[in-house]
Amino acid sequence: MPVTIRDVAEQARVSVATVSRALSSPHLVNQVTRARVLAVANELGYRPSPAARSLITGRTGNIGIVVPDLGNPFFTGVLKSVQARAREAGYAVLVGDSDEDPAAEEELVKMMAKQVDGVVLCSPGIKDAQIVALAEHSSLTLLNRRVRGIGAALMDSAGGMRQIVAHLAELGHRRCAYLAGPRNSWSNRERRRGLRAAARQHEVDIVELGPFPPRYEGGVAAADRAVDADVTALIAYNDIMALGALARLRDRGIDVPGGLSVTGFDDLVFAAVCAPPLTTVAMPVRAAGRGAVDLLLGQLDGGEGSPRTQLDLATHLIVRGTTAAPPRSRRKR
Amino acid sequence: MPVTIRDVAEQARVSVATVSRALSSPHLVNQVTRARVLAVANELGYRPSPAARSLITGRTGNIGIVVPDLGNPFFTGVLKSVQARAREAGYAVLVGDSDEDPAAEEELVKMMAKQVDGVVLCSPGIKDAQIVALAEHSSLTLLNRRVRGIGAALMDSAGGMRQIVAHLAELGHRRCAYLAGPRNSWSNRERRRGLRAAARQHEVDIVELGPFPPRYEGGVAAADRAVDADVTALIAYNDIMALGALARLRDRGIDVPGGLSVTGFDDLVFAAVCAPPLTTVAMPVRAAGRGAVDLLLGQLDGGEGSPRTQLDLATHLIVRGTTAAPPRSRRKR
DNA sequence: TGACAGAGTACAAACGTTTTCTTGTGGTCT
DNA sequence: AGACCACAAGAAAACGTTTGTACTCTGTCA
Repeated sequence: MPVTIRDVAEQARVSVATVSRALSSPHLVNQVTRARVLAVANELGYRPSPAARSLITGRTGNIGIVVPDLGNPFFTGVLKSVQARAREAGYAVLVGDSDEDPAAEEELVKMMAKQVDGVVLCSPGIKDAQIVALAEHSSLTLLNRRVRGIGAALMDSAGGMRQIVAHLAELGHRRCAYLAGPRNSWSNRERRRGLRAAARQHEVDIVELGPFPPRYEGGVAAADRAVDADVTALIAYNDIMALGALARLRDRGIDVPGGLSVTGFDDLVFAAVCAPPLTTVAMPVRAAGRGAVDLLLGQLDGGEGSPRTQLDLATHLIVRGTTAAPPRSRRKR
Repeated sequence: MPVTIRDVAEQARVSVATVSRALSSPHLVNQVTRARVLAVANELGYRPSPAARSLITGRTGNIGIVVPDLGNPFFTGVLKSVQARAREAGYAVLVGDSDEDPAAEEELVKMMAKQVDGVVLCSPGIKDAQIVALAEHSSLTLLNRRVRGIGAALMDSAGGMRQIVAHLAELGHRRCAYLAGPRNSWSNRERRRGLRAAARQHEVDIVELGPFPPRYEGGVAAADRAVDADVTALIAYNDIMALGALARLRDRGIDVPGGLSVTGFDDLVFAAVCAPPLTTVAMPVRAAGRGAVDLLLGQLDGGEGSPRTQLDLATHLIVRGTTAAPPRSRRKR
């Protein structure tokens, strides 16, 4: 029932080879026959079978993306721009949600492997060695994660943290809590690294709490731990946790930023509309998504030997309403 | 380089047919040979080529989903549950973002057609007739949209609106603005329908504004129009617009809910954390996503003649902090 | 003892493309 | 006039599976 290349060939009174060429190598076929073939193909509503095509070419015309949580707008932001760029380039997108399970991340990549030409991996949890192993068999580009020899689009998380600490220090904070994300997440390690370095420099004490699941509920739980920790500011791993913490603090009647300051990370749309609006670090999500796809595509037709570039993107602090000077009672100590 | 079924066959000293059957029709092959084949396949890391398989079976093991905006947590919520259910069933997921362009929605379905066994369509914009036409060639399941003869998972938007109006009427509101979504969106029409019916019943006047793009900026613009409309409550098409409106009202110094009440629709996570927390209607997104996939899968192996069921899911109002009685000055008139 | 059944396996066709190799045209040089 | 070339187009092989058909056993029944 579905129309094949053979049908087009018969109707246009040419061989299948000619049809194939008319569609994908225009210069190899006479203009007038080509026009005829195109007309017939169009009339019949012919669409080549990607399966048959990829069987012989070895290319699928798809790319994959695996993320830890489709419920997190940060990752769907990435997904959106990846999808957009991919479609521009004529690629379709397969998506996998690992639910923050490293084993699932790996399995998803393997499942996709034969169906895609390459995958954009936003998987903080999986181990470096495993990534290298996966890269042997599929072409990978990492997002927000640096692994030697593998292409990546990176956002300067450590730099963002430096800006946060500098801002808090300037306001007069001397003792802050870090509400940590998953322990083995690259982003978390990176943010922590920036945090520690900056804390040392600005002579700020950091109390590290967690790890917490990097979700709303994680932030709620973290807030409770933080109020017992005798700090004047909460530095959350990401915006979602910060929102959870904010809600919990409000429920407990603790004023933000009067009693406690709170910072997030990612600058989701919703960071601007919560109350008070969240001080956070903006991430170049769009650029990163596009960049990751460009890197991947470049790697694909550049052949094996192409340089696996790493793309570094800047972040910047956005000061809104959740940070202020610590309360007087705390300032002198 | 990649390992094929032939490699496994040689190594296991059987024919390719036996390998194929050992993997997909266990009962057709001797237990001991099967064990041997499996061992070899495993050792060699053999993964069947989906392209070759689908070429002959006509099935891809993929399903597609197309949504109007991956930036909207409502749709990514659907996506998340669709992805989860699909993976349980051994299917991979192709995703398309149409950016609210009906033409793109249609094109995406066509592009996917040959790569998927069916698609879940969350496309409010496209016309009924086009949907019917698409359904001729691909199996479709609709989400949040009713078209005769086509399977669908539906959430009772009209019912949600009735609950909103009843709530507002009880508080004493007599004149409300509806901040409309895209004019030809099914959800918008459905919400409007419920709204009108309930308004008539409760003797509430509705001023309809818009249409606006169903995004944050749309809500911002809508708020400005609404304050000029001499109403006491804003009924937004969805949460995102409500959040935009809320932010704008705050910027203009208008108190919510003291001066104006605002309602949303969808109950995104963020509706609970904005300030004041948003009164809205909860949608059974998870159930709808799973249901849509189940319907689709059922339709696939039920053959052509299977009944195209429609799944109806209830919604319910969640009263939070953005609704209250209208100001005294307005109440008497 | 011979026909027959059933289990287990192998052979080969088919799926819809792309691509290499070949053939058949004219046309342009020497 | 013969050799060569560019251009168009066709024939057929190949990609990696699944599956219908055919074959070979081994054992059972009359």
